[in-house]
Amino acid sequence: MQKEMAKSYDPLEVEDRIYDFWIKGNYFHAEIDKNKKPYTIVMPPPNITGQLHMGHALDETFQDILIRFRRMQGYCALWLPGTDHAAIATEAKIVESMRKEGISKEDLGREKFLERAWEWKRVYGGRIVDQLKKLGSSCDWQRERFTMDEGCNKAVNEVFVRLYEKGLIYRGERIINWCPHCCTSISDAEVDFAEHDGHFWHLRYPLSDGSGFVSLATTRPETLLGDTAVAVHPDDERYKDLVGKTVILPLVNREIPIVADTYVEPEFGTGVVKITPAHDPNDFEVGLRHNLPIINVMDDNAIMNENAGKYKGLSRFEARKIIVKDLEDGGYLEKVEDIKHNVGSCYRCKTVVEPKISKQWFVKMKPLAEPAIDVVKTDKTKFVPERFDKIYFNWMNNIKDWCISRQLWWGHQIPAWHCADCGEITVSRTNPDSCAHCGSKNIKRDEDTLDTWFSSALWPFSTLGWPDKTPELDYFFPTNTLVTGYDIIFFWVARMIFSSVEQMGQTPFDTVFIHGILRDENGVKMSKSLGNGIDPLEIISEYGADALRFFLVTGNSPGNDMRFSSKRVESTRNFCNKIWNASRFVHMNIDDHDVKIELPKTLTTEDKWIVHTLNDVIKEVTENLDKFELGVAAAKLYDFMWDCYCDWYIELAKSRLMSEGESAQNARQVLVYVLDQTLRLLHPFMPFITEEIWQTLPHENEAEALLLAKFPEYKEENSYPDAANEMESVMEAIRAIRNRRAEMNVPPSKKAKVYIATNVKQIFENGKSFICKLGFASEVIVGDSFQIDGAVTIVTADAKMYIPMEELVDKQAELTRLNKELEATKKLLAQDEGKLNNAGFVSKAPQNVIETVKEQAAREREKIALIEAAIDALK
RNA sequence: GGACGUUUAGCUCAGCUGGUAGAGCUUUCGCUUGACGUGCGAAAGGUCAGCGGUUCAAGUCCGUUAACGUCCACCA
Repeated sequence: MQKEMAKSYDPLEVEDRIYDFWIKGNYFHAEIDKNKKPYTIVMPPPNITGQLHMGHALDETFQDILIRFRRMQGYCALWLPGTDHAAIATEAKIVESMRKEGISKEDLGREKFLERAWEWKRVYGGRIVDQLKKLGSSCDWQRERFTMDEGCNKAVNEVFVRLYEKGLIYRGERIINWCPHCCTSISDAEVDFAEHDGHFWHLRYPLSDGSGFVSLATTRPETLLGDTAVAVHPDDERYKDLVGKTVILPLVNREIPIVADTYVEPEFGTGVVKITPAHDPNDFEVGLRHNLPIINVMDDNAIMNENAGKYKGLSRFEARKIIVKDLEDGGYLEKVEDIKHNVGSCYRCKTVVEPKISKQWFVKMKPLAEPAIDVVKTDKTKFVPERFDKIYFNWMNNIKDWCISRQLWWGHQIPAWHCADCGEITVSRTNPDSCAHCGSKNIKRDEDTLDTWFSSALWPFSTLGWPDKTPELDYFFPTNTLVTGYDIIFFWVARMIFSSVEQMGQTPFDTVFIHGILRDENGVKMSKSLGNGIDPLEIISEYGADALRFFLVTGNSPGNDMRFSSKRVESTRNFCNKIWNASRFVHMNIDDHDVKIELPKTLTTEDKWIVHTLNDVIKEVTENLDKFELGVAAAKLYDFMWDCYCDWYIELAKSRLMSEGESAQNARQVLVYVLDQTLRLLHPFMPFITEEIWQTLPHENEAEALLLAKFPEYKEENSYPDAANEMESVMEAIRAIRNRRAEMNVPPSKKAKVYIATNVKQIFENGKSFICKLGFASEVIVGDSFQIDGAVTIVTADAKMYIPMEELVDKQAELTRLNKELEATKKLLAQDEGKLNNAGFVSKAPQNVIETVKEQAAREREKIALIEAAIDALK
């Protein structure tokens, strides 16, 4: 490919074309290859209701980096994508869209509703997938799955039946969290607690015997209608005599007992609690212990029901107001206190959750949690960063049974059939036609569907074909890395682990890589309701996907949140452009020559320096990717590409490249070799631009695409520490010269002689041409020592340099500067001498550290002498 | 109530197993240096939140305090 490269990189022109190229080549597809080691990531399936947001972009970028890295390393790398049916969220959206048309779920009926839902999925489910592609995600799209597809449904039914048969799934009447808006039960994990301003209403319940009253307080006076007792602590001396007596429930005039229960905290409030078993989980427990009646005073929409008497038909909040008024009028209200207290709400719709007694399906968690704790304890699954295992343990250790049934239509319908004749339940993998207990044909399927997370919990193996014994399952499972945000550890990660341990007998992945969330420029969490979300697609169209990806990964450390910054995206965009132009320069130099991508036989010092430095970078990048320090790896590459390759090596090589013959040819080869290696290293981070450029390089037939090319490896033979040090000495001298010239405002066009006194003459003899070009010297004279009056003196570790620029030297300014430098150097020397005079340091510090300090001190002494000499000369 | 995180340059953040503090942006100065002004060269700017400890040596390890933040639990 010999086309002229544009002056600046245009991601819009490149990205879709390159993505098509990858897709056409089927390069993302992972076919079982027994000669390779598998590396598998299952994608956290985004909701079909969702639009791509920055959270996805972050998550996808990390996964794509890991997958591309392993693929290039020669693993059979499978990144399995898919989407989640998101039961509540999707159903809510569909109901909402129907409401606009004036129809309800019930109008439509279950079957028609589901048709509509599937149609909705067909239309919108693909949208998010298309958006993922814009990021460059190298997923195996042939293996794309959906949590409600046939295979997943089979897995769900299998697990349900197995757990049921083991007695780990049961159906029972419990108090659960009910969302009156979504009209379904939700699990404990789906309730968000937030502090709200509320009131503490202090009430008086008269004793039935007329001997007075008891005082108690409540935050929810409307539940009084369902009170069936009043409780005190059994050891509370104040109320000992009251236990066994009864009180008259205000407004309702029902006689209810005073019971003794240790649940009551005597120190809190008055030490008396009203007990409403139907509307409070703790009260429910008390009710069970004391055999109290349960009076439910609300319906499914949290509207007061017939048990609420005259309050029937009011919402719970309207009822509260009126009841408080009535209590006040009746003289039952002692006082009202303002308090802040936690209120639970539905994580989907934010409606205040109502505890409700209801017949639901549950998973018995204790037996599942124990082995799941064990696999993390024994490091079969590791959290990165490690601290997140505490969160996991904490949740798993305190786990309660999981309410899995939902009163929704969109989801996996529970594979249980109720018999109208014997009342028994038949649970079956396939649709039964009769009751397994009495044989009656009069059976009806349970209406409820399963919690979305029940199916996502099986994702790592259901997507590989389980419950069938597929070759994929055998080869790719257990998977390797799960990448996700910390906000989803309970919902998903924990459930995948216990499901897999139970069903597969092993952990689903060896590493859980946890990242933080992306916040807006002000550090505020991005949210739809605040409208502060930043659309990744807009950023991509403005700066390119590679720039966005590189931004997301740099400066991001595992587990920590990160702020969006358009300034920083701009700078990563500039980095893309830098890479582009470096490549353009390489092309200008190699296009008319026959250049292979391989190191020449002989290398100059600067060649050795860049090869050596690259070799180190390869090692560091690989090590950091291995331990999920993606940000560190990216930063190393940024520095290497920009500072080492562009700012130094290309500049150092220019004069050779302008020449003819072997030296020029060698330079071309090193130039293109290092570029090739760097593009490979950068490819996982910035796939589009690196592929685009790599395709134009003479890469022979190693691979059709960069994404399939070999990831660089550290090689001992590419290590040239001595040459690298020599080069650094020359570079240090050049930097020092530039520094002085800049301080004195000498323009590059004004060249000057440079005298270099050094005891490593050879190094500076070799570096002469570089010092001339990059240090703007008209001539470089290297010797043992010089005596030059009126010159600027510059001292580095290995050299004392004089630049005679009499007319430019302001003697006073130069003296001031030299004195300043003298002081600074003396200070350093004092520090080093302090160490060397410290008996503890000399006897206990490692030998190499002592040596380094000694060398430094020697240099500093030398430098001090030189500066003093320079000061004398000026005077 | 419990657990965890953060506190480093004006801003946003890196800094792995302890050995003389880094980047990007910003600011200032200089530059038609043969890929790039989305650039090049340079400068300024930090008692690494406070206190105490371990160590020859602490931004890094331990303890403690403070501020901010997150998660879990939840007292009616």
